[in-house]
Amino acid sequence: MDAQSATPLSTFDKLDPQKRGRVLEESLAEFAEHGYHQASVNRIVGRLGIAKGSLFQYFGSKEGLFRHLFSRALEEIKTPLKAIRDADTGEAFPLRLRRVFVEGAAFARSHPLIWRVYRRMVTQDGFPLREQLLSQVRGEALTYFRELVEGGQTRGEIRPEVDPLAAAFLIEAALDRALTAQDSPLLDAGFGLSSNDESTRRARLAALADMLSRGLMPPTGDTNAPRAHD
Amino acid sequence: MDAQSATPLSTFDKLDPQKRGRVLEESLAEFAEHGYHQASVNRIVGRLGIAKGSLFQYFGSKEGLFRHLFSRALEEIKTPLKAIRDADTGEAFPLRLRRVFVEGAAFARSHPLIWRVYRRMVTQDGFPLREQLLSQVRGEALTYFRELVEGGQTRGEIRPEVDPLAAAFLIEAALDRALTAQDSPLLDAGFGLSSNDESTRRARLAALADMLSRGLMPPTGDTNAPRAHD
DNA sequence: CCGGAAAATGACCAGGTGGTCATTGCCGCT
DNA sequence: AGCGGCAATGACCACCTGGTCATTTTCCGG
Repeated sequence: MDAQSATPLSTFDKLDPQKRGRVLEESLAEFAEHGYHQASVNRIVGRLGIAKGSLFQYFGSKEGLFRHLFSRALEEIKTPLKAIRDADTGEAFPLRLRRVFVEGAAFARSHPLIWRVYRRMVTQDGFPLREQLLSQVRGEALTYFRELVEGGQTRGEIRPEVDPLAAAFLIEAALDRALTAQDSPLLDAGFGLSSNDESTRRARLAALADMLSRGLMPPTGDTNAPRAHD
Repeated sequence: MDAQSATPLSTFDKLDPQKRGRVLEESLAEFAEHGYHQASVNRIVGRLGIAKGSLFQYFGSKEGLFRHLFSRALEEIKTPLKAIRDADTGEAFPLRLRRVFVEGAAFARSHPLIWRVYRRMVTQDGFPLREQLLSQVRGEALTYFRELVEGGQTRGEIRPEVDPLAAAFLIEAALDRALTAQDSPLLDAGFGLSSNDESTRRARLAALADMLSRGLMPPTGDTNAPRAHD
């Protein structure tokens, strides 16, 4: 899982924990704000009030710094994400989907820097570890959703003709967009996910989850997909 | 609509049309490949085999070049997009949604450079005209979907309790992700949207559209949203 | 064939980048 | 008190960026 990132870091580890925390925080903030290429080591050391040489002594290179932040963030994220995943396994599918949306959104809100870096890594290139991120973290999310759907199918809560892979793809796309809209009014475009009122946000998230569960059309007995006339 | 971009461009307009086309094409390719900040004027003139000064004489600045490309692309896009929007207005909602997905994907495929720049502008910052892009182009898409849903509701093809704004948001998110996955196997993650086989892609797109229409759950007579037990 | 204007050119500029390293300063050990 | 080693420092480096402009080349009308 944690693969590499195995730089020694002897010097950095001996630092005063408070300073160490500040270094990590400010660096992460820089990457969150500017992406990878556009992030500036000069700016980081400027904010921190330390010499540039020090940062390079700690992490070897800009990429080394980023890799360190990445593995740190991965550790920090694991536990709460597993908690979301494993909670209330017995719940019916539509409620569980709602809960995942709401709690996913809360998670993104509680880790704003990590979330922003994640989004940047997914959508921009040039990030180190991007492939690993996509195949592991995002891949795990997709697998989780797929299994959720498959479980729902064995319990009769999801139509058997639904392709679990396709469903997982759709759910992930919706959740991803929802969380992104959360901290970008421009992307939210008035829908309400970037509102400051928590109950508004919850309502919108629930609405999205419910539309995925129930669909847009009125219920019909027809079990087949809509048929084209060509 | 076309707002500014009103640079004179007298010199550039007098150029041999073939050369003019090459300049626009290669520049657009650079922005598509590297985004705005990471795009390099030096690289562009290198590819083109012209002097740097020339490019600055044509467009004044890097931003001027981009603005010119942007308004060009906007013009190029208008007609085909309107064609997709206005085709077959009488069709039933689920079929129409399918069609929009399939034709939207075909459109993105037929304008790969413009599509990639669009995606970059939406997800990255630092692009000039980003706000305009989001509020106009993407806003228009959202409006279109909202009206589609509202029309479906008056015809009884969509449940009346569905919020058209939320539905538009969800549809746009799904379509956007589908088109993005189309040219990125990593984002596709094995779903099949980046397949080279057109019928496979069509099938996946239709599957997504159908899930939106019919939902994941089996049909029930219940008209209310799923109820939580807390 | 010439003259003048417009267009093409690329050396050059200031400013920023990630990265280096000789020097300095500090801190603990004997 | 003095030493030894490690950590902090910031001037410095090569490279790249967008942008400029004096100079040369091209082209066209008389």
